Amino acid sequence: MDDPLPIGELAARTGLTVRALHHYEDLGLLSPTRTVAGHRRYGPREVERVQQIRSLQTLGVSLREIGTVLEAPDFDPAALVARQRAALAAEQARLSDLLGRLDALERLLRQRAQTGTPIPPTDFLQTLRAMQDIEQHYSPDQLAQLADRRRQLGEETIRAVEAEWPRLFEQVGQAMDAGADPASPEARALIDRWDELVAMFTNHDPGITQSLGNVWKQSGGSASQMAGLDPDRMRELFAYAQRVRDARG
Amino acid sequence: MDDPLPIGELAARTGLTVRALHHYEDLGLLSPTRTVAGHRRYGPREVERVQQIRSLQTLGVSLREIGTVLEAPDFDPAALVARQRAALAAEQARLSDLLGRLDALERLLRQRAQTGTPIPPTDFLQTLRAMQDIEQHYSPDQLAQLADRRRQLGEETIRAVEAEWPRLFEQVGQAMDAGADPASPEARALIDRWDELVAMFTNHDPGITQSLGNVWKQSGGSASQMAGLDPDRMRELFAYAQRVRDARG
DNA sequence: CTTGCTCCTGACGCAGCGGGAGGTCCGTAC
DNA sequence: GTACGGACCTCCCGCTGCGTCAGGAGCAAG
Repeated sequence: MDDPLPIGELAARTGLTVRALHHYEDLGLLSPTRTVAGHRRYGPREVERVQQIRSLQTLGVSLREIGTVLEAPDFDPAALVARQRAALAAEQARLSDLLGRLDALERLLRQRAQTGTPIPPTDFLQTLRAMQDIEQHYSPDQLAQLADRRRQLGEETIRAVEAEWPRLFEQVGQAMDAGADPASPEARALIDRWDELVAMFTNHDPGITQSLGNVWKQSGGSASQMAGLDPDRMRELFAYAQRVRDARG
Repeated sequence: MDDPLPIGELAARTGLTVRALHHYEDLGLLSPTRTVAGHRRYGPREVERVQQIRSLQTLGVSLREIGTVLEAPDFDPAALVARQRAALAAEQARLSDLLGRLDALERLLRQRAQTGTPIPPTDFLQTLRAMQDIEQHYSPDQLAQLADRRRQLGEETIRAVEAEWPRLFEQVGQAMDAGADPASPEARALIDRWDELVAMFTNHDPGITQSLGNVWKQSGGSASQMAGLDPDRMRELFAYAQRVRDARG
């Protein structure tokens, strides 16, 4: 029962592959005895080491580090755990960063598809770049805040607002084209709604609202790219909106 | 201004390294023109391609896949995004799995350190293995539920309960040693509290409570390892607790 | 012409194995 | 004795995204 196992047996019992066991040995994690013919035999001690290796792997510890741990029986478990946590947390942060961008992209694609101005594949890369240009205007903190805020608002609200923006731009455009007085109640109502939508997502944070303003100014091209509007038209809309706000005093 | 750039210039402007640009070229993502001496020159087209590569990288897309995307201008953006999401989500799940285990370990280390029965480094690997043995008794679903429940309960409560368990075991042990009648109110109170603590973490889910029972039975050794108690003593405590429950009817 | 900077082309290294090539060994059936 | 199917052996390349030399050539300024 406790006879030393050939490598195939050990592999079958541990769920590892023969190749993996070879690899562990190459790294010095295992050193089974050998038969005269050079075939590996794993005694109970080695079998246990394999289990320990697996255990440490389920914590995401690297094989090299596992090597040092197994060779130093007086290592500090708490320190090991802390190091691992830090490393994995960093990885997770990186991932959620990527996922955040994907979410934003998905929202944009969906919105543009629903509002009848889908992004042609040839423009996709430009749009993507526009998104990153815009992202650069926010600090990581601000981006995190915006993401939080979106979670608070929920899927429903976001979709509703996404659908409302193009309509609002359209209405403001019509008012502007019709020469509506920036001080008129109609114009004011539209821009109030505009600012309300903005405030909803910025959660009334002045820093973020400020950054958003910079985005409009410095990346007008990017913003219009994402909205699917002509950059000049977009600039006009923004200038008009500003006049309305100024008229309000 | 739009003269073709030497590689060092392009690297400086894009924030990439010369080596990275070489690498992209090896993979066929770029093909700058060359001077007579063989030095690379990047025109506006190539510069834009570099930006596109960077953009796609911020979504976590692999360089090979970027290659196929850049060569097929009529690819499906939505499909690309969906694939990326799936891949990253899988990665994230794997990571949070590892982090979950690390959390559990950290809790255990902390608790054992606080209750005056720290885990000696030499026993750490055994304890780790015991944890995984126990983990095997739960389905992934159940583990997720337990993690959720812990989040609901909050740090405070968890620490309090962690501190209570050893005391409770101690009291039950004393009652048992004193030959307290399993039907006595004292014994009943202790075991009621015991079951209450269990229910708090299992959130009264019968499936999980059942699995927990299996853990005690089949992995008594592992459980005692984690609690820092003698396995035989542990088994006695559990048998006594069961007698108390039976006496209650 | 020399100095000093930029550029070139290999080629190894990392992490954790997968997978294959080409050869040896083992147990069993004939 | 031998022939055959597995199991085992030892290299060695491949993947991912570059970092990092090594050794040599081009280029502008003094």
